[in-house]
Amino acid sequence: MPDAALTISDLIQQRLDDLTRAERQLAHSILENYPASGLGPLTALAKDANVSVPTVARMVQKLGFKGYPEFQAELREELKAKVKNPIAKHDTWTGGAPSGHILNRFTDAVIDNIRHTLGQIEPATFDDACAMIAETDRHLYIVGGRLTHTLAEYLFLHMQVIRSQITHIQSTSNAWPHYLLDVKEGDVFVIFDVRRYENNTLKLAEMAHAKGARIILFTDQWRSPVHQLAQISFSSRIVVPSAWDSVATTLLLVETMISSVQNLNWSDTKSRMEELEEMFDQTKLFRKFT
Amino acid sequence: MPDAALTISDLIQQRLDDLTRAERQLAHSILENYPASGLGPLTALAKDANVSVPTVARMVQKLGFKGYPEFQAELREELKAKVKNPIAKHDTWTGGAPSGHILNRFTDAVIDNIRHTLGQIEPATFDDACAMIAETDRHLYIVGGRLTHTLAEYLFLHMQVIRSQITHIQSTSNAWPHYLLDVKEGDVFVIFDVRRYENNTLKLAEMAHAKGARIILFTDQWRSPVHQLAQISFSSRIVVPSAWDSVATTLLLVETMISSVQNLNWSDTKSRMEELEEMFDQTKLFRKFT
DNA sequence: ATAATTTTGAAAAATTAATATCAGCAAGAT
DNA sequence: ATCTTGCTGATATTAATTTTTCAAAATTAT
Repeated sequence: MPDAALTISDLIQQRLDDLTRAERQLAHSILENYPASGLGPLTALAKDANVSVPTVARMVQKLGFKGYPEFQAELREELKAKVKNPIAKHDTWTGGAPSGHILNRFTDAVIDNIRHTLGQIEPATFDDACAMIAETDRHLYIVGGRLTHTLAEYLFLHMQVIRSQITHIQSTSNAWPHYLLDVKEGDVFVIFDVRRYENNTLKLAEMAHAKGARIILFTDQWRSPVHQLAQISFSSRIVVPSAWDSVATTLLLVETMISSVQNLNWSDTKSRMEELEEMFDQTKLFRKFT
Repeated sequence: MPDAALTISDLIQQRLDDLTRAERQLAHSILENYPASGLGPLTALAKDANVSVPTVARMVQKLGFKGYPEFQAELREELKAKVKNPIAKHDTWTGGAPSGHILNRFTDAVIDNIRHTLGQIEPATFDDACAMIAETDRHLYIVGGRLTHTLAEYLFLHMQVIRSQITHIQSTSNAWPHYLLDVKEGDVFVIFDVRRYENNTLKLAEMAHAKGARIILFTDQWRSPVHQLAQISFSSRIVVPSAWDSVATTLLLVETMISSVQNLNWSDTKSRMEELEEMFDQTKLFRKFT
């Protein structure tokens, strides 16, 4: 039986490198709902993790237990100790750290931001925005600023797979006026503008608006002046214990939107994805396994 | 199988009067350290409570279960649900939407990812990584891939304010080998590599490692092969209801790290920020109000 | 006080689960 | 390209756990 001071969860993570592919797959499955899944029968665990029964038996022995029953006994001991111990109330995010550690404080703040932000979003409005972005017969412009161009780029990269006719404009570059030449009435702009609102971005929005484009704005709780021109605005809370703001909540919205738009355009997206996969295969840019 | 809304603990207490002497004795033993004792073999439980084996079998049937295994399965389900729900009783994040709306499902998944990820991070390791990044006498290289270069860029933009001697390398560009010429022993690499691990990134990491550089890796739960070369790795859970993965959790770590490094280098950072402010003022890039 | 009824536990039977064996397969080495 | 090594899972074997049976003990009713 392995060291008592270490939890099985720790032990598994620590020895993750010594494990084989199937064993690692199993390990992740155990950690997925820890410790419940490890307390069931070996057979069920194997099925759950999509590995064979012997793989489970081998792994627990590799971890230092005499057999699966001993492994389970240890898990139960751990559980017993945890319930007895009032500190295990799981009010902190990362187990070992004091609640005052920056990891816990920052995460608290972000979760709080998410709660506030989501609470103020009308699902119908969100769906409308997704539908607008999914209109493949209009050109889609994605605009970011000094920091937010990273979000814009992230959205752009995914939209590239989902649809054609997209342009990523960096408002910080001075080349952007050229892009506006071709804007048609009804085209869609997704604009990111958060605190330290940028003059360039506002100008760009004004010109786009004047040309009859529709604007979807991602901003913060104090709202960029662009919001007066925008058809739809999403305001994320961005306050965290830091000298800077957090765009984590905004990213959450962007990712959700990607997922939603992808579903709206699924037939298109699917074939585009397959084509992309094939090109990746040919260029050998990515590794297929491990 | 009995009512799902009731925990087994509740069920036992509620039906305590219908039980016989030996059964009551057993019931109290189960509640004594709940739920751990109920998750072991029937034989052990019987011995623990000083009752006979058939007594246990009879009682669980009396409580409405088909047999002891079903009783245990229910206990495990209960445990799973309990662990899963450490924070939010929030059944929905955005009020108006049904819990099946993508906004709610996606947010649930991200929160769950955060919980899993943070639960596996050693605060000391995190602090070590921050300290490494804060070493201003070493050169800092930040490396991102096809999608993750957006995160790399985000980190880079903030680090620019905090310290000098930073380079953002895009592993997708073929110019990266040039950057490696100047790498010195002890230099620090922050590398982002998530699913669809990139061959270029691995090559780059190998060369950096060979030159004696130290590597901090941000990857996903399955871990990029780069992790074998890395001094410190952070694995984020990235699964969401989407055809793509989520980097929201990784961004959370990056932002936390920025905040932490900023504090370590505060005197430096402060003067650099002031200088930056002044330059912004002169260029009129940003609006001071509204 | 005695019979009827219920409860209890020992032991056997049935079921289920865990381990060991082995052959096929895949990844890396020569 | 071929070999070697080590991983993986199907199957068989062994071990364990659970359920059933039945007789003894305790409890309750008459």
